[in-house]
Amino acid sequence: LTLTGPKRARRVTQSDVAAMAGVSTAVVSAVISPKPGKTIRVGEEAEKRVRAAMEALGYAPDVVAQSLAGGRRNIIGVFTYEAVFPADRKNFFYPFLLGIERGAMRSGQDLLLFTSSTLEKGRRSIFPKGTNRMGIADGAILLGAAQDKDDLKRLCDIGFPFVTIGRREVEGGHVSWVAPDYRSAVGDVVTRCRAMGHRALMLIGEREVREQNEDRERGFLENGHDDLTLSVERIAPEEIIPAWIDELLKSGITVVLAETFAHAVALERQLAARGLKIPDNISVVALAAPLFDEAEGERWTRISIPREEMGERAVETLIAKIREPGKVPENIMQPLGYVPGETLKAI
Amino acid sequence: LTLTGPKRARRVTQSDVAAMAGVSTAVVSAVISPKPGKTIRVGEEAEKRVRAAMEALGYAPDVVAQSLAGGRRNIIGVFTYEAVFPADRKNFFYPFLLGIERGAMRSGQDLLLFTSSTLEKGRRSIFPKGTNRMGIADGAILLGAAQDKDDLKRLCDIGFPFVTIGRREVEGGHVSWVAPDYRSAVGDVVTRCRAMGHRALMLIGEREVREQNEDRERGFLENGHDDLTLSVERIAPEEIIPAWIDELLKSGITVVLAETFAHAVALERQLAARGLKIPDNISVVALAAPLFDEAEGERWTRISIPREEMGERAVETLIAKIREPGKVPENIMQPLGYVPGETLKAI
DNA sequence: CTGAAAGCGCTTACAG
DNA sequence: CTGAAAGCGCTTACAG
Repeated sequence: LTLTGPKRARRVTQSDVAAMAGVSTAVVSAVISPKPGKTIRVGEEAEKRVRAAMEALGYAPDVVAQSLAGGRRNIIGVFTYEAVFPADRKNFFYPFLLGIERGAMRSGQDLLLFTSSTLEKGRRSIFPKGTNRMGIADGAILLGAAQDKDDLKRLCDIGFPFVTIGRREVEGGHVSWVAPDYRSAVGDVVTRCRAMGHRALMLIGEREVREQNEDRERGFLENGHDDLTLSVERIAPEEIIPAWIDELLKSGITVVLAETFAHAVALERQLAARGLKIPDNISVVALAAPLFDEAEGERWTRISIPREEMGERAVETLIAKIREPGKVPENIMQPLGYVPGETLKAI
Repeated sequence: LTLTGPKRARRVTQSDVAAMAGVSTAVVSAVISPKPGKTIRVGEEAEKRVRAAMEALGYAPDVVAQSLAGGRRNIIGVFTYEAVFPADRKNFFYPFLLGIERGAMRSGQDLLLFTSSTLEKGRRSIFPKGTNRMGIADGAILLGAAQDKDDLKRLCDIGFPFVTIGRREVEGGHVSWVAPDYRSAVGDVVTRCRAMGHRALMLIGEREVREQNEDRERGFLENGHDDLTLSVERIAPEEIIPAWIDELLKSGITVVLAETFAHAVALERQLAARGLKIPDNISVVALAAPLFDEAEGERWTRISIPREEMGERAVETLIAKIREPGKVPENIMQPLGYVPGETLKAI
């Protein structure tokens, strides 16, 4: 299909308008996209004629051409390693998208979802077959748990504006992000536990230590008091076996902070297997939101993440970045909430 | 922001590759987008050199430039009068989007959501401020209950390929659609009612008669037998008042086919007000899916719509249309399902 | 089988 | 305040 195919009427172009208004195309351009430091200024009379001509001709600027010539597209790319429209509606990532849509609406941006890139090796990649589909957008928001440091680095290198949801650090590049402030939130949890009489706390979490895990761990450790015993154990949920529970019970630990719901749930199951209950025998706080089923989280004492709000702020941050490319990367630490739940008990 | 801004590294371009491979840009172009009836053919050797150069330089075609020059963008626009990411997850339109995403993935298309156009007068328009944002996509899928015949006509006129979900007819233009086959489905309902002993049936529905209402009415009326009394009443749900119920009860009608859930629910409420129950006193069949809450529909005898599948087929149809613009518009009548429920009783 | 050139519809220095 | 011209990175007839 070509734009100039047989069925396609020739589109009304800038020069048609210019001709009708008796000005040059540069003037029309100036009228449709007025900019502050514009080199070209248009007289009132001329502008009026141009607007009349546009109206009469039904002129609509060609976004593609504007793009190529270096104009703004007003398109924000959304790249996600997750399904954009998750079939299970309780998906963890969905609220971010909701916020992104709202942010886009507010700021008059269209959203380009990179749905095409799934084909390659069953996993989404930003540079499928070496092509960078992102180029068509002014910038992009990256979403999802996957870490593709190489892709991020490459995006940094070509100077493409992007914002990740969740903290991401790339060697030799600055990336902007809007991230849950796990550090403060976990620190807050430690303080609360202490206030409730707990003195021996343990953080359990994934073996792979990414930025978010670092943040939690940091918030955990830096809030140690003299009277507190803090320990960290990196362990997969499947590794929470009876022998491990034995150790835990012997250790005198009274509250476990679980980095993921999978850990919390595994722990609960193993405790139940020997007739122990949360929080009667041991307290548990979840340091995350459930990945798939919101309802699953209900009864747990936990940290909550304002995901919609974060989506919106990601859009705002990205737009700021697009407008002023030279600026220092804006990083936003999103304050989190604390939900009391029923799994943390004073002792 | 300009593509050539200070922070932005100059992008690797087709002529860089061409220079390195010792060929012209036309050859590179032919290599990256091979087409059947291509005027230009490339030798094996040359192709090898080109590919090597692309690899070495990290070349990625600029989609925007390809676009302008008349190439394919592989971007499908999605225009919806509804929220793209509905906050209430049980939204009627959501499953269509799910299907569209899947279709896009399967066929390697990106999805452009026209989220920007909401700003104008609080309602989305395809041509906000006269601008046609759609131009950046190869074609578009239109979704949502709103009828903007002017917009549709205009899209037809400029020869922009699009497919609507739901039948839409435009005077002086052909539009492609993927639509629920209400006609057959309602005919089927009539047959079932008759088989269950009903002889006097009434269709109630919205006052505004759109394509979908026509389809239902047609399916209803054309399935009349000699022994059947069929009547149609166009009435707003709020107009279902006690006096109307009186008439209904006197009429001898034993089953009501409701075009919308709002009608079915209003009817039920008014019947309940005088101690009557569905289906004990009168049977009701819903000829639609609930708009907001899937669960609400559960107990009703009703028609079901395979929405995900329709979304996927809309993508396929659109792609076919983009590939062969000259072809007759493809219209797909989607077969619907029948859900027995509890509100239709044999007599 | 391949190259030189025009053109897609804009924007933006550069001159008046 | 405005015009003429170059250029964005491609694709596609048109010539060899």
